[in-house]
Amino acid sequence: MEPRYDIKEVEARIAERWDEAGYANPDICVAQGVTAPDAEPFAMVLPPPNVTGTLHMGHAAMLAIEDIMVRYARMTGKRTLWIPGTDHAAIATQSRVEKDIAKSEGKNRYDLGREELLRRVHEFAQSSHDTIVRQVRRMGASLDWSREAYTLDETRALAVQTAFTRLYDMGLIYRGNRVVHWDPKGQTTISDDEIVYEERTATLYTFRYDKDFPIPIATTRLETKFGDTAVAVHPSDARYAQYVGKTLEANFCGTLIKVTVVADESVEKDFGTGALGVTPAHSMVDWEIAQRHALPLVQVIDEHGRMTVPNDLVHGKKTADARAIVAEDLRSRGLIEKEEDIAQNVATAERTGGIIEPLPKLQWFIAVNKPFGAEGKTLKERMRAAVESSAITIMPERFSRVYFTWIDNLRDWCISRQIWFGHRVPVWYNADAVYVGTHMPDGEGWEQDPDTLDTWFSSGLWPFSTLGWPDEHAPDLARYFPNAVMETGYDILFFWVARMILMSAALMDGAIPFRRVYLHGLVRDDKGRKMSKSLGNIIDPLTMADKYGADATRLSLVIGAAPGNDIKLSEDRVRGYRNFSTKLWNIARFIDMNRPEDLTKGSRAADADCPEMKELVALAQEVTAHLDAFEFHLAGEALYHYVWHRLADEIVEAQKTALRDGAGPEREAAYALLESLLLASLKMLHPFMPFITEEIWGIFRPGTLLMVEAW
RNA sequence: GCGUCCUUAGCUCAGUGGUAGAGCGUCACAUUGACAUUGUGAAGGCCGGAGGUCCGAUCCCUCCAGGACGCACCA
Repeated sequence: MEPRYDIKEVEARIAERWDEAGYANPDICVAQGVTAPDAEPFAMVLPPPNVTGTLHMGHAAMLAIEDIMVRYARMTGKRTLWIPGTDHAAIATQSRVEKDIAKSEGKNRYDLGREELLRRVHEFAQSSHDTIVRQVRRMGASLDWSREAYTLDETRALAVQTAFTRLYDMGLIYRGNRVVHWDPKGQTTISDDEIVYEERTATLYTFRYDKDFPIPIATTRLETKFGDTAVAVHPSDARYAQYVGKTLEANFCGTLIKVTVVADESVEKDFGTGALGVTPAHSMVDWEIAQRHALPLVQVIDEHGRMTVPNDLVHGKKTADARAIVAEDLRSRGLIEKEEDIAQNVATAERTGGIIEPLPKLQWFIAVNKPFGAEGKTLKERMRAAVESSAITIMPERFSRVYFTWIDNLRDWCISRQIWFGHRVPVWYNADAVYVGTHMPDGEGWEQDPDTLDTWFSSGLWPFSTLGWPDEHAPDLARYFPNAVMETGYDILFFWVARMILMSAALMDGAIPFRRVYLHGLVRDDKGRKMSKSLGNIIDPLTMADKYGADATRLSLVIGAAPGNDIKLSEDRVRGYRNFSTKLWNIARFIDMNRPEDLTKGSRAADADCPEMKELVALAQEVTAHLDAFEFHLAGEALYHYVWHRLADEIVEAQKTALRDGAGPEREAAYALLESLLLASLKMLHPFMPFITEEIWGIFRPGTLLMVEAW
């Protein structure tokens, strides 16, 4: 054996051997007799990385944890399938490319046009995809690349169109004119979950519409008050009881408005004046109040955040400017009673940072409160039941509560987007006719809906679209659905995990998409901060892999990281596990170089009754129990401790004399013991550090592959 | 407002109903050894605070303090 472990050379060579053997593909395992044809299946999909950039430590952690599960499953004889793929990540990718183009060419998407922009985005996505795939392979992930999928490829496009059509036919997808979250910067709608709240200081104005209006109201958005159609008060509020039910007219800065006073439980008596000016067109909450009281809707702001109200003071002005103008006008006429600074959470778009403007728009939605199917249950009820009944178990268990809270607050999901990159809404219009289907209908004059679908719509289908759905006879679908495990970061529990459960409930006959959800934490820097370019604290997994090995990088992300807890990572930590690789290499080298010349490899077994072998069996039981319980950090730590501090420090030391100076049989016994302990350790370490264990295994057992040895 | 998590060695974190562990760091000694080092040993912790349950609590319960996060509200 080489005196030094050449990380890069070995990891590259071993990866090639795995590729050639093809054991990541379960069909090959069965064909080669490695896996029994009727073995219990273990299927998992890789959460598809976005084609927006490169692999980061979060991906590396995900790959490490999942590869441990997969390699362990494969070694325990299961028919193991782990499907790779990438996500087109609609808004994220398009806005990324748009930003680049704006910077380098000073053009926006309308300057380029739909076709040219899409060409550029696809080009970017392709190169990004290639990089990411290369990086995923570098980490040693034993994925079945023959089944690779992309959320925007042909098979998945058919799945998306079929899903949309079926949901529409079931009455679960509808087109409706509702107030939606509009991102003026990205010029698109976004869903509730794509909003990030930022705390800012705002001025709360207490004012009257005009001097004769009897009720003062409080607002931070004076400019929207042109669109007020009601004033809401709490039903038990005696101050305003006399006005409830009346419709009052007011002259607001020169515009005549009609407001009905309504009583609504949602109003807080103690906030402001206890009276809320209701602007149905420009506030989600107000729109809901308006629905309850059948109030009219008056839009006064457009998609670009400009005032459309026919009022000379503000018409055509941006909302912020209009606010100042209205404030000044009211102030000059003595209509403002109070101005105070308050802390306010402003809704912004996650991807573009634009401040959300609620607007009434005609959009496509998924109805979560509508009963459907034979049982007459709603999607919300089914999503809740899937976890409540323990058909799906979430680990760590505490995230179940987070999930339920989200379900309880869930509203209809707006799935249409006004961006160009993504799956086109499979709906065609022809005069008054509307056609929903997977292909354009025959006949002249049909125009497809220009909108695209929320990226999570296609991601939601992932557990079955990767298995060949909508082809109901796809062999993979029958064998591997539902998946055994869904492993992902807790930060996309709502975005993704919940949407997969939703899609499965609706489209797969109420089935669950996977039996278990395992959520890992976020990788942060050693001070607990998020890794980001601007902070300059990014630790790149590829750099770490080249410097210390993919094995060491993987260990650093697994050991000492409890499920669901964030991982604080430092280069020192990776270096520490590189030292462990070196240690393991040297244990093997020492044993190898002391093999008795006349002893053929593996020709003599260790005495199974000796204390060292019994200890090893106990360790194997402990490690197996931890792996079965998804306690990878504990299994890894136990192995680390055993190999370094028992095997190397004590057992090898104790056998040194016998190995070097002992008589023939004594030497053989010493060697046999050490080799047995080493090989067993390699086996158990393999899911954690596949490269070095495979390499050493090949030296002691040439011609065989550790990755398919029996556990 | 509702909820969750965290608080354990100098630092970063595991862990357990029976007076605590890892990595990195510190100190002493040894070693050029299978080990771009490693080994042996040491220092260092009233396991955030206060109550409670228990024979026994760092672990379970309640409260408090500090930190992080999620959700809702945000007129």
